[in-house]
Amino acid sequence: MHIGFSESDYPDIRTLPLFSDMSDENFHSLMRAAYVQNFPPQIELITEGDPCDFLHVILSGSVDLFSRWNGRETSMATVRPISTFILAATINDAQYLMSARTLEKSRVVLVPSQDVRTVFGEDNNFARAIVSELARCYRSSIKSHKDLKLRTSLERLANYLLRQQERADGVEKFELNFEKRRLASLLGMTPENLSRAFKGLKPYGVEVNGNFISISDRDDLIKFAKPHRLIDDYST
Amino acid sequence: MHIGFSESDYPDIRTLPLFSDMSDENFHSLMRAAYVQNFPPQIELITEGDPCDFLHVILSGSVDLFSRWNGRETSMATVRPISTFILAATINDAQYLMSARTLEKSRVVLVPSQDVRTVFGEDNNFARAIVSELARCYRSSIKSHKDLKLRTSLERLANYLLRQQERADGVEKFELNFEKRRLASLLGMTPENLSRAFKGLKPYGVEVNGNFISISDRDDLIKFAKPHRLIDDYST
DNA sequence: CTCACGGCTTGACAATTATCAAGCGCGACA
DNA sequence: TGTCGCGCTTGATAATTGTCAAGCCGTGAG
Repeated sequence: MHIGFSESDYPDIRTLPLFSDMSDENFHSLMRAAYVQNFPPQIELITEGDPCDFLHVILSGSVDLFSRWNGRETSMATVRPISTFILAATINDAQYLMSARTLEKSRVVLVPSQDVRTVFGEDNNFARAIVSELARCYRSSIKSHKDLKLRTSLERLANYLLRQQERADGVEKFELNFEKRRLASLLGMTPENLSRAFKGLKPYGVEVNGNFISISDRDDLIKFAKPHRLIDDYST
Repeated sequence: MHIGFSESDYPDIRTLPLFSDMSDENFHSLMRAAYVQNFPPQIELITEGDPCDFLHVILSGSVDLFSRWNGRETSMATVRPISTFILAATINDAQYLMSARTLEKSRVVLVPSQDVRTVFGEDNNFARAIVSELARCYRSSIKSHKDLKLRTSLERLANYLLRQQERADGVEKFELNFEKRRLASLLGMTPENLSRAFKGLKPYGVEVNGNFISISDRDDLIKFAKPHRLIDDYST
């Protein structure tokens, strides 16, 4: 599983907004202590409640952030390249609030939290970048919270499909990139309910074929879903 | 409504974690452009979607953060002294994701966002403090999200009551500090449902009398509510 | 090629939650 | 001190969502 660090990863990591503006010296200081691992699918990378030892940066693949309580489990978010996760715990030197597992084969950089905090104190550009990234994560969380509280499950699914279609450059037919049961959990419903929700969107031109979705009339679906930039636009 | 800035507010603000470590010069530079206002209850201080002109710091009273979509409205969080709100929008120079209204008579500091961003770039201690505050806000949002997705409304109410009792120093009888309809919205349910939820907690020793709650057997309620530090402990 | 497995779907039913309408209770106010 | 208004409560009912059980279907192993 462990592949170690390779110089070839440097450019990828260096161009991340989080690391792009910091000094060479500090960057290399961070990277010296960091390492890169390749993980197979379905590996639990971190467990909520554990102390936070590493900042994680995902280079390829995808990671599911999820939580458990009282025997129940729910997906909180999906992390895709290239971004970090568990930044807030690193900064606050606190426990993880969420667990993380790979959804597919994934390449992840692990930077020791202590080093992140040290360099954070010394490199203003790095500090600024961390703040931007944190603010972005926070705002994403708020958006997702609004989605959950203000919308029915059918509306959440409709807006999710519209967002995914956009990620797929707006083509009519695109693929869901993970299991439906995880999608159900992400959207805050049961798999059975998701199955019925897909049927409920049929009148708005949504066709499901295995993991492939096609949206015949995007405008029609939009009229139902009413996407809003303060909920569905994750770029701001 | 406008009272202007008063030197007597300086100590209160200066001792905020956000401002306590920064240089005198930068602090005064921020305060020169800032001003303080007293607001009556039920005033909408900011509206989601507006550009972010001011960082808000609440000195006294309380403020409700809420959101609207498609004719629906929901409470997202309650802000109490002494803390900031809408920090992420200030830092990212972005639009507000939530609206804010006073719940009671409240005293609020308004610091121009541009100044916050400027000083943020110049004062490392201020930058560090902002990061801590942001991380705290982010983690609160995650906790609240977990609360909503992992618990039934009855469980959310039970845990909310336990947290409030703790805020009231653990006394058996304490007062809800805002309207039940707002509490219902905060917990993600209707007022009718909240009313029934209170009855549902009667077997666990919860008595309601107007705005006063008494919990006769805290252990019994805890056994039902199963509070967890990764959801209910807002201090980490 | 066949079988077994796992995930998805479907149906029947139960629990939860929302909606609508009516009534209650309490404080504000004249 | 009566009355008005507002928020809370209650009941009846509907909509939504979850649970359980069974069957379907594609994939991969043998």
